[in-house]
Amino acid sequence: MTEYEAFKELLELDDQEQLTPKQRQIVQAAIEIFSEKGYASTSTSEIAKRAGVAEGTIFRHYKTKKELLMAIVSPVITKLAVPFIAQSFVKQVFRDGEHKDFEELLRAMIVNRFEFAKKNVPLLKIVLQEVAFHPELQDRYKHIFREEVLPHFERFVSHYKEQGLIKDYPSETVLRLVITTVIGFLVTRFIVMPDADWDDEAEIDRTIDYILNGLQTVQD
Amino acid sequence: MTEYEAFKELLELDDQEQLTPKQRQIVQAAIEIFSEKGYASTSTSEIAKRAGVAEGTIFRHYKTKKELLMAIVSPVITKLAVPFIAQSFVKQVFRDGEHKDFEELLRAMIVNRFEFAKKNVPLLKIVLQEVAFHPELQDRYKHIFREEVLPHFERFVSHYKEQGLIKDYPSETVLRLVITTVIGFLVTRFIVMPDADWDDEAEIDRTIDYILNGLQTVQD
DNA sequence: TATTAAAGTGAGTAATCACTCATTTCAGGC
DNA sequence: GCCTGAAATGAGTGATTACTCACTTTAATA
Repeated sequence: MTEYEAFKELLELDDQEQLTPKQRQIVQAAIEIFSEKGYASTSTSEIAKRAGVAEGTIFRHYKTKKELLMAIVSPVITKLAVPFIAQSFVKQVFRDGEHKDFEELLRAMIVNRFEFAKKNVPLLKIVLQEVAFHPELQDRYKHIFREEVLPHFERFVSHYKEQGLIKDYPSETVLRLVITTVIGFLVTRFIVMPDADWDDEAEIDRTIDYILNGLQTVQD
Repeated sequence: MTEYEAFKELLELDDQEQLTPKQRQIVQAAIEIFSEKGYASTSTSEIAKRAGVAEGTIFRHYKTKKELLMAIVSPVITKLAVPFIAQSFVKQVFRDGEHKDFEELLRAMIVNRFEFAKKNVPLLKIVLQEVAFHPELQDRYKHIFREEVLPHFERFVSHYKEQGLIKDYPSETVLRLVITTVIGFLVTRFIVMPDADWDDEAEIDRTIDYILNGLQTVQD
């Protein structure tokens, strides 16, 4: 699967809203080069060259270089929070009035995000770099986080707290610990040390165990 | 404390190896702007302007813009791993042939790195951004990690494993879990959400607890 | 006070940048 | 084969880039 195919899948593009072939090549090349050397030090001429396209063609489809970046990066932001937003996911946990246990929820989330990361390494690299410098992106993240992720997560956490499955920490703290552990794992796995020989199944299991034990109420 | 003063402290500059006043202003301005908008999209003319210095002065002290970056970033890399390398720290743990317990070691490390991060936010932002694009920096990290950090950590881990204090995971996994949790905390605290109202003491305590429980062998 | 080397200057340079636009190519309907 | 609008082109534009260099200022010492 090429970068563009992953990107297309991300966009959920059907055959009606397809990009031009040349546009496809532009997005493909831009993703590659942005993730290799960063947005700021990538020139539009280089993108055009790698895409096999005239430089003018880029600006026929995207008014500015930044608009091209945003076209690439925007859909990723939405999809990052999806497992928390998606009705199917929430229902899966609260189905039939019964709750799955914490471990099952955690495993579903980690496996889901693992596959997502695996398919979108270059896109995630770009997002990770560029969020730091574009306040619009930061605002979108904060909005999605506050409006979509936090409220759902609160529900989970307070429920599992009542069940005595997790410690009585503030929900923000629980969320921070879980998310940094998961993101830390994915970043180590796919960005910091992608070439180490990973036993993915075992590492996922250990990461889940670590989080579960870490949050567990201690028996005296 | 200004950025430069933190940087000077980092360099352990004594009065003999001081930079010229203008050079000081250049480094100071560069740290500020690099961390605000990134190395690639910072121009030397802008650095000169903020430093209150002619553009030529920058190139009298640093052959290239990249050399200026490296002069700023290099010492940070070394200092990041210091708690693992420093003889005093190692001795502190293995003093008198007796080992401190895991919690004490962990707390010492976290508090130490917390204070370091607090003092060096802009520098850490620059490093975090630029490691991704400069293989020399990556190589230096990998070298320090493999030669200095890992061997010492192995000693700690195998000792605490024998004591039954931590799970029988591969040392790399234990290291990954501990480090990503700590880095995740610091990044959240100082970079992602620096303006939230943090109860630092409580969060440090909870983070330590989380790691300890997470790695603890489970009692059946 | 004269000498000297280092520090500092800023106008100048070639290269590269994102972006424009007049022109050409392409593809589908008649 | 002709028409038409969209897609694609690439030479051209002014602005900005990192870096140079001939020159001036500074400060310490002889």
